[in-house]
Amino acid sequence: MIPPRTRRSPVAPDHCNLTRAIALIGDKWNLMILRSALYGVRRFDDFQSELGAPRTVLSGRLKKLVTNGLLETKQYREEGSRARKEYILTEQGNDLRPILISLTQWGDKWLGSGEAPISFTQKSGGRVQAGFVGENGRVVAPEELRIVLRK
Amino acid sequence: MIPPRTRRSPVAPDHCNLTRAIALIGDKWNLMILRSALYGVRRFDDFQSELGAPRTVLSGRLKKLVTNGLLETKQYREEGSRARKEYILTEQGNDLRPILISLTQWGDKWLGSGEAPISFTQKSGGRVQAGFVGENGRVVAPEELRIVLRK
DNA sequence: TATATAGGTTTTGTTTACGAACTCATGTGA
DNA sequence: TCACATGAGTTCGTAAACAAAACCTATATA
Repeated sequence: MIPPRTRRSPVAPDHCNLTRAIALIGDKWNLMILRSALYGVRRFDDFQSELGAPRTVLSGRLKKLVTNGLLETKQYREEGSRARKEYILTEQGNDLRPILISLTQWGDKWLGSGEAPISFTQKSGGRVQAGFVGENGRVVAPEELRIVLRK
Repeated sequence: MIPPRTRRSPVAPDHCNLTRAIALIGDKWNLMILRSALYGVRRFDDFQSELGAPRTVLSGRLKKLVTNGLLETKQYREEGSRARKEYILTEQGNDLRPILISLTQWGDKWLGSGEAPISFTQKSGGRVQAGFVGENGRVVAPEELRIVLRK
């Protein structure tokens, strides 16, 4: 289960899409912004007051997330208010949802104290967990997993 | 699919285990160290030469990962060498594997150029993807997912 | 006209990160 | 025995990132 010792990863960090993903979002504020966004927070001041991030940092992170295609800005107008900007998840950003849910469940398991404040079920009510799924739509146990390197 | 606008997340960041997880590992170097560790890298200099992290930073991050239970140090001795330390994943650390694999697949989909250098299959050879699994061991589509808050 | 609000940017210290060099204990070859 | 190599760090001076507060601008409301 825990891998044998190697001197090097089988894929050099430079050629690894995991590395690219980490470079993009592997940062406390980016992850916290995405967490809020996945719950529906969209506006600068709402992010700011929920996260307590310095406005400079928030401004910079939002810009980066927009230029990298995780968020997009839209104008919107509430009754009797002027037009405002909001930051909405793109499909690419929304596609991170399962990953943050998995990380939530990992936190519940290893870092939580008491019952988890939030959990995930399907319509029928049964508990849902992050996992691996094969082509037949059935769960694949971690020890069934094989790594294939491109030649 | 993309959630409606809210002013606040349903769970305040302070009470959220996702927040705790992000505080622990939501950092470029921590994630890169875990990436290498999941591939079997264990030694200080191997991490250092693979990642190019400043030795001070690497030293600090490894310490933090050990004190938080993601890695543990062990003495080991190669033939004709003196005893050395190595950093090995704990069960808690190894439990992050599915999350980093999911993130790899996300990177392959959205950031990759050309064929992915690494992919995941089961023994039988079929492609394996990260997803949600219900209690019956069957895949749950994202739109089937329900969020349940603890009262 | 004055005030409030949303959505930022500027300014100013304070951490933290970085790269290079240094340390220290052990092991190897000449 | 002496010089050199190696792994695993620590120390140091500089550069970048961060945090807190103040400031700015456009629009709406009193």
